[in-house]
Amino acid sequence: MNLFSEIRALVIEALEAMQAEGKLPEGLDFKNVAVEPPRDALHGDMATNAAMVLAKPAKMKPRDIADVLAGKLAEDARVSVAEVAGPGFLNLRLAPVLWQNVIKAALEAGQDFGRSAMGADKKVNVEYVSANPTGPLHVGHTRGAVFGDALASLLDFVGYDVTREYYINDGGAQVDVLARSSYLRYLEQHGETVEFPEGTYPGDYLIEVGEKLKAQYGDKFVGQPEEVWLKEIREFATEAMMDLIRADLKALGVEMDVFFSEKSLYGTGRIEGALETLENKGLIYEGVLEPPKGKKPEDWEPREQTLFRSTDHGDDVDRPVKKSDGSWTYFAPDIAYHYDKVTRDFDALIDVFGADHGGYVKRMKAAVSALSDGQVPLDIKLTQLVKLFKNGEPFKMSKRAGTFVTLRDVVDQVGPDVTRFVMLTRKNDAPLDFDFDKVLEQSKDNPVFYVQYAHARVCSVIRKAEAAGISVDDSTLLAADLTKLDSDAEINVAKKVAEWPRLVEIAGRTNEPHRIAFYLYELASELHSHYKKGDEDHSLRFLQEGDAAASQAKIGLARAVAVVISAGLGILGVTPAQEMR
RNA sequence: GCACCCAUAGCUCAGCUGGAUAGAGUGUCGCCCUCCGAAGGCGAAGGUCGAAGGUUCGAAUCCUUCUGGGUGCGCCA
Repeated sequence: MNLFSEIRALVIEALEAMQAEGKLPEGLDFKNVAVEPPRDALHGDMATNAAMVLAKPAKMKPRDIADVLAGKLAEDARVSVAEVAGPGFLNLRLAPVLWQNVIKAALEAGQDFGRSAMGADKKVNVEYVSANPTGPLHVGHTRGAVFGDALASLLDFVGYDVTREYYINDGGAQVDVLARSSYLRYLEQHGETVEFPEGTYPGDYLIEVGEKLKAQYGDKFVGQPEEVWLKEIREFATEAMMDLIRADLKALGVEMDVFFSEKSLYGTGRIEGALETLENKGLIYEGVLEPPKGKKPEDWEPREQTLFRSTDHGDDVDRPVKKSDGSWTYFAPDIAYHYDKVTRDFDALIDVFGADHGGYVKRMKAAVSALSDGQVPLDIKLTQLVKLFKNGEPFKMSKRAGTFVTLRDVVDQVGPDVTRFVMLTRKNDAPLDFDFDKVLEQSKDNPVFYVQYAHARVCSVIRKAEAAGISVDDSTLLAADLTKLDSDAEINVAKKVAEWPRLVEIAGRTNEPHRIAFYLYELASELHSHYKKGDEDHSLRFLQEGDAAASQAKIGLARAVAVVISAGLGILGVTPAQEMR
């Protein structure tokens, strides 16, 4: 139930009635007519731009339209006041019963309040993390993981059939490096002193892999040339790394539906098939690329390569799919992978990349556009850097100094809930400061705490009510006489609750889960503010001594806030706190 | 050189398919605990929304140019 859509429907109805009465020309497009919360609450509860949007096509003055429309709307019982303001805005004040009904709807729907049918019957694929299986996840991956996961939950909440997917880059040279590094650890387990040359991974996390290799293979590979052990150890190590990554993700509360292996594309004709699809569209050719202007690579020489004509689909230059030695570039399996997603009948694709992969956005979009004949939209969300701080001091990451911060370090120190919420307190494409001390601070400038505290406060009130012998289970609250919520203060809280379904749709439409976090902060603020008003005006307190009926109505309001906070935190993957101890 | 992202209060950031007098937090200054959790609340001060043009009834938002920052740019994924 979205009150804003409901009132918008009412406005459209009134406009149509005006047309029927000849007060407005036929054939107007109402799609730009919006009903929104006004910037300033003094203007009313909702405002519509209908008169201004329609003035030009209707060849009428905005105020003339607005005056008639205001009269029509005022006839409806739901509208208590409709007045024209400014150049032609129409401000509406709604009957209190509408806000009371919002509370009722929230209590009735519980966690499902605000769910939308926006994405009904549509399948969307969200690909995120997709880190190389060569080591544990670090902080950068953490942000991508949290963002992608919250986005997936958000899309689920607005009705999409969501698939959470991880693309395992297990087909390139980096897994060979992993295998060689693991082999060194294996030799180490056999008592050899090993050195890690440039281009291998010296990380401690491979020691365990070395141990397991020894347990599995004994001394079978000792002293053997690479061709004997590379393939087996590569598979073994890759699997071990994926186990590690899966465990890391789980610690953060992220669970994927699909792990898609790049390797599975090789030797099966799937890459060839995807490229053939492009070739059939005339988008593959042999050619020579121009060198990038301005920065000239030292070793540049013109080379003929197999190219994808991505410029036909919005890219700046055509992209190579084959290296000069005839083997695939990394882009080729990426094309095949996205082709696979297209053929799995998704209505929309979303890729979450780190900002350092921003250069691949255009070519990936071009590929999907070409492969789906423009039918499947691909949205690519980039997550910016996370800057770490400790006690307000920048915290430099260095592998050599051993201060390399992994996802596990973060989760172990501050917990998954705090990690997730903080990572979502910035827009995905804005850099994020993450201060290990600040995020654990229990104060107002820590949004995690502030929102959790609001939820805990409601829980506390409910506990108090129970202790006082007042029945406050959800069905009792639902049956309470909510018309008792008639003060301005209470209606204001209800108004904020009423924004939730609309906010969810906006966030879902823009693929921006951070909006949920910001809204929850505002809602928490309303709750805290209202709570405080009870100090002065006891009639606003949730718990009304000696009056169970009044208490139940007021606690109903509090409970509605808690339900929305809980649902919102649920989307972000954060557990609501029952108490702050 | 080109492409993408960013530029909003002293600081960190929101800002809805373009809407009214641009909002939070923090910092500064002031106020509020015999009473549902003060881990909180209320108020004051603080802005030519990087600059200049353009589109529009209306621009922080869309377009162009410029300035300043970040990222990336053919046999690395």
